[in-house]
Amino acid sequence: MINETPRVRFAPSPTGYLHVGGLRTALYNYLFARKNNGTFILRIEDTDRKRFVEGAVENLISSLEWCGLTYDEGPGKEGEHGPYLQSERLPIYEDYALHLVEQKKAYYCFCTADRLDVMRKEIEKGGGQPKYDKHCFSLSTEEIKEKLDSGMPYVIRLNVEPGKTIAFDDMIRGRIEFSSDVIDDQVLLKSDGYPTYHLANVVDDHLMNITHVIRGEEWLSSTPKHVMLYNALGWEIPAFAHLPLLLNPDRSKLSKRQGDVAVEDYRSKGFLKDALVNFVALLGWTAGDDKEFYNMNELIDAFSLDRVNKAGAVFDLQKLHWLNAEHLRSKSMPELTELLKESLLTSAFAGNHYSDDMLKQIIEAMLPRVSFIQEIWQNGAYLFAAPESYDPAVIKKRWTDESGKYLEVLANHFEALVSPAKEDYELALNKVSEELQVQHAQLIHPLRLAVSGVGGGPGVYDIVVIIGQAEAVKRVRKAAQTITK
RNA sequence: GGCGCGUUCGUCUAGUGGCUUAGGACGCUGCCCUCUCAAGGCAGAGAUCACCGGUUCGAAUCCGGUACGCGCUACCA
Repeated sequence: MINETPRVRFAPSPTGYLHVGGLRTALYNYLFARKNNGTFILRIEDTDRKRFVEGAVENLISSLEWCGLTYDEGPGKEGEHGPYLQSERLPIYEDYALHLVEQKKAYYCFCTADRLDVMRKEIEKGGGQPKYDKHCFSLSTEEIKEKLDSGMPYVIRLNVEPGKTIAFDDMIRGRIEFSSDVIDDQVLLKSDGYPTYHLANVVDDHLMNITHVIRGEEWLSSTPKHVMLYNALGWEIPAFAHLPLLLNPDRSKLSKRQGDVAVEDYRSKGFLKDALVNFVALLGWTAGDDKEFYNMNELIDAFSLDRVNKAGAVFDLQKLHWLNAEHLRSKSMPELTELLKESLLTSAFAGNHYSDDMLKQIIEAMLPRVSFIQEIWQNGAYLFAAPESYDPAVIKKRWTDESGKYLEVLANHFEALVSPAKEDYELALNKVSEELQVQHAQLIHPLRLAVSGVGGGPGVYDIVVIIGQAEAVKRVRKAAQTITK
């Protein structure tokens, strides 16, 4: 197994969306596969008919693809190990369940839900383990045949021998041991003919030649059951790696209640896939150096399973925001222009057209001031249209009652310029400052407010250049008149 | 309750017996830069390494126990 090229899988159940915890699991599988020239498989564990969600598989796949996690085998990419939807593999599981029954390693159980309920309550009252009492294990061949013939509903249970120690090595946590005494006679095949997770998972991992099972920590307690199944079927046990959980700020398991958990939520909020992937990669893993900014190729290069942490990690939005800004700023101008055009569609300026050259100027002015591309349309709205209003009182109060007069002079000077460049506006303002014997600040801050309506933002001359001479003059003059009134 | 896993600044983490006055990052504060706001640079606050005991000349690092948190304990995954 050592020299085998790894085959790993992400095996979600289709709940309707890709959970960020699932994304992290998928990512680690993907990185491990790519790093080791292995194969990354997507398998859909849709064995719970009660939880069927329309369109869930498509949604899952599109979220995965959006993040750049392309799988080598899976739905729509049938390899030699398909199908990759467990609901399409039902006869396989039944065969193995029956095989185990023949070998006396599993048995038919006809107990009703009611009897199981009563039994568990009794055991719990006595302070014992709420396990199945093997009631049906002792049924004779005749009794079983009779019940089967009469069409009585049944399940198939694993026959767990008591008094054994089940041990396995986890790549992240080391050796782990369980006593078989605490393991229930797990149902393998449900009465509706579907397998449970445990059976389907083990059968498929074996049939699909999975070498490394990389999954969430919530499966750690079930692993001895899986080990027993591998043993019962006479199969080699894959390597296990149980990943730490993703947590809410209060350290409970990450849940919908306390924020967004779906990848599509983050996508629709305008997060870059690069940032989301980078962020989630760092939740439970580190290369050991101080590097925190990664693109996918760098992650593949740096990733290793033995540097995955044991403890759960809180999903911290602040760091995600920071990473988003970092990734945004690392993009090339053509990429940024493309992103800006895309976000135009959902902005207040949808339908308008702007030249690439203008967008370039705007990006250069706004990029260090935003964490999301769409914030350019929001925070920089005055670059595209005159501010709805600005408060002349603010100018008067912060500067002087004379501001109106100054702005009027400034407007005249700006208007007199012939195809001015950025420096020409600056020179013009300097000239006005001399003429009127006022400090720059007395002009430049009112100018900023007149032209943008807000106190912060890009350099004021940059703003003027972007909106253009005519528009700038118009806004300054309007402000001047409003103040003077 | 039982079983399992975990526990280093608010958060993500470095650290595998002496290099550690426990390092980095996000966030926070201040300074510099500056027409503003950011970005950037610099500085600072912030962790008695959950607790108790043991091993050792020496422990965040090894061992034992306790506490707390989380997971599992379904014909859900």
